[in-house]
Amino acid sequence: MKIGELAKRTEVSIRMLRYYEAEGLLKPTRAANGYRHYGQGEIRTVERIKLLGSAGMTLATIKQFLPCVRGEGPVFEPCDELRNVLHEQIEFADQKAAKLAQSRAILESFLFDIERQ
Amino acid sequence: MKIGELAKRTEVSIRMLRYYEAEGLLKPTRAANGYRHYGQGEIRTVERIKLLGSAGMTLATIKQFLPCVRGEGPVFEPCDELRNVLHEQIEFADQKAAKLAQSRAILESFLFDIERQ
DNA sequence: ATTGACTCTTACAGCGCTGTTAGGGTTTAG
DNA sequence: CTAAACCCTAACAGCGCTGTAAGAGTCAAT
Repeated sequence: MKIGELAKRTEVSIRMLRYYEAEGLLKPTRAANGYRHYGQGEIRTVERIKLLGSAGMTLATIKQFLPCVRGEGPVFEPCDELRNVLHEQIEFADQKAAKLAQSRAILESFLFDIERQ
Repeated sequence: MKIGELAKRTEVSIRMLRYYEAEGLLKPTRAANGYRHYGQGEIRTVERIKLLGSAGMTLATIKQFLPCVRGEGPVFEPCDELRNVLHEQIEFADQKAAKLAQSRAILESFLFDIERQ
């Protein structure tokens, strides 16, 4: 599919799809006319990028482990390091979740203070 | 206390403390020499700002309800709207938490994929 | 063949946050 | 008195993300 369609399906702007590519997260093929061409799998990839990104992960970070799981054949890569990165990121996510919970609690205490009077 | 001390106590850079002020989140008094002067309460305020900020809240957003809870006397302000903002933000935090959880799950699935082989 | 929708590249610009630098005053301790 | 440490303002700069515009080629339908 062409970029416009992928954009519609994933609700990610064309601008950003091209940006993902520039950052090495997508590698669409090119038609003779220069148009980008995406396969079905890219939808899933983009969804994942969206999700990880919405959790505050940077594209550079996402890129680190995306190739390992994009289904590009067996991984002989530095997967020991990848494991580490993943562990790091998971822990990071946990920290973020903790902060978020505290934050939410503060908001609620604010609400409580306001509400009672 | 002066800005340097507040910075040390809260672990927020002097730069950022001044920025908070520029954005209307802090209102230190000024000594005759122009030095900013902070009271004890500011520590707590800054901690809250830190926490809310670390949860992805923008300073402009935080500012919306901070005055209402900074202990600046009774609140006759548009607190109905504040209530709404708070509810919005809480819901927002919940959404973020959900995303974060999904994100974490993805990371773990990646880890799982790598680990088994 | 023309038109409208789509695509391409390049580049500028903005947001929110943060560090750094420049240039200058103030305070404190030796 | 001097030097170190601290404070002030103002401004530039970068990061990561995102929109928008300019200028040009491509495609599909009429």
